[in-house]
Amino acid sequence: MIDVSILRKNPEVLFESQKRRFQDDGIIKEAIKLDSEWRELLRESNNLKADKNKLVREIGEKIRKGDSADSVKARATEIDREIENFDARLRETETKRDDVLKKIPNIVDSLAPVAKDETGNAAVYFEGLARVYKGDVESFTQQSGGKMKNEVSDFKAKSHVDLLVKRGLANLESAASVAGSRFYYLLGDLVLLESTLEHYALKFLQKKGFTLVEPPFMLNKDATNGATDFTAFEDTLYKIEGEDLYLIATSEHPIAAFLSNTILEEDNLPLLYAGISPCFRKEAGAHGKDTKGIFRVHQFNKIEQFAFVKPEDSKNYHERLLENAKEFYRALEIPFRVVDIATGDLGNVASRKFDIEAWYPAQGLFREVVSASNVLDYQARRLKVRYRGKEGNVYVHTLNSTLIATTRTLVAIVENNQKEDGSIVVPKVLRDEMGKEVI
RNA sequence: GCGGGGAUAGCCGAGCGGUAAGGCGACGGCCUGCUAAGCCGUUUCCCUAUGGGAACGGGGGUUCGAUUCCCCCUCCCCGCGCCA
Repeated sequence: MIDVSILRKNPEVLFESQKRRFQDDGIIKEAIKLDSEWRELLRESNNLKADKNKLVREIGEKIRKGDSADSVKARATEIDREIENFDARLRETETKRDDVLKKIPNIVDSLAPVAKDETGNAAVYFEGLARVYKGDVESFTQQSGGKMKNEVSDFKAKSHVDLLVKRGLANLESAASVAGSRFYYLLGDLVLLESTLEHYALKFLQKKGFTLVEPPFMLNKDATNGATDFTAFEDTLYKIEGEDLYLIATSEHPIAAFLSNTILEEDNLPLLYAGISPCFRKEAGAHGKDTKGIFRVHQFNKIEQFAFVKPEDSKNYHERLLENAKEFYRALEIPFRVVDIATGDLGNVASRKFDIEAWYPAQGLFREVVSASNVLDYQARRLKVRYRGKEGNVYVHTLNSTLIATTRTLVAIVENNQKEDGSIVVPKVLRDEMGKEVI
């Protein structure tokens, strides 16, 4: 949620932000109108309550003195009726205003590339040595802007779908018959690889000062609604029947909600959390995309970086979370690029977002493995996470970034590290822990 | 699930129909070679702000007036039951 005082004092900031997002500004105008109505009603209601409180004190005094208070009581009752009337209108207006206010997207960062959709996303960084099938060279050069090292290969890597099934490392058909499409059974060494990857990732973040956290895998509606815009997310969430509970779509939500309604001490900031959890997503509206395999699924495991920081530190930490993720994929020797997400593709919550896209040689594409967002105080305001500053309580800034979504990172390893005989080379950094070099 | 006890400010904790004590911590100030102690102030939210309003887990009710009495709900603690 944006700060109402911006709506009152600097609405031009919001109009400008909406323009950059290529979104309609009607919502801003409506919020301004509802807010001024609300303030007018509040003023009148408060005046009446002040009158009422005076009368109540008068009654108390009269009773103590033994005088009759009946006429004053009658006036107090009259005022009560008026207050009730104003308060009913006040509540109604407040609900409307808040509904609109919550839908106003975050203010975009002035540095985010301005474009109306993902075609305006800017690839800003490239790293690693990409293995490129000879038929994909032209496409690769275009995707990498010619800025990335690569070696051309005669060998076309098999799609992870075919390879994993053939090697007995996954069974998708059985999963489809017992749960539906976009589910999977992982088998054998692939499970071990996943588990090793998670273990390595947790140790990696712990060494960087993150507190490891395994959160609840379900949240009630209020908590979900604090962490995100529930109405916007409702389509992706699985609901538990007969309970006020939803399976989490990311550990970002329970971690964000972890400190809701708290006032932190300045010395305790920043707070860095590394969440590990399964993620459940309906993937509604994704029909036809990645229908096979484990790239886009209803359930996966994720290790997430989350930071609560002082406002002046958020840009710095955004960079830092991204650097952590880059370091991680560098260590795994997976080639990747970093994409600066365009204003029109940011989503309502982020002010700025960088994605890391790994190179997938079988698909011949860079695809998202990490998404690192600076949310500013947008989430903290909803959740009421503040710290005690010198000049009063201040909303913190929150940031989140994937470290690994296991399925996608596994696919990246399987595609990049496969040999012509179908074996998969275990990344060097995982070998000791895993106890194998090849699977 | 059953019975009993609880929930008051950042934390601890009194009040139990007349309008939120006190302590600790934090911040600001005074004092002071410096620190400590001491003293004063601030320390939930909202508004058009020298003022006013709201808030005692949440919601409803009784009352001129509810932290206090009544009802419903949530969570925590103790015991019992059930289960891993």
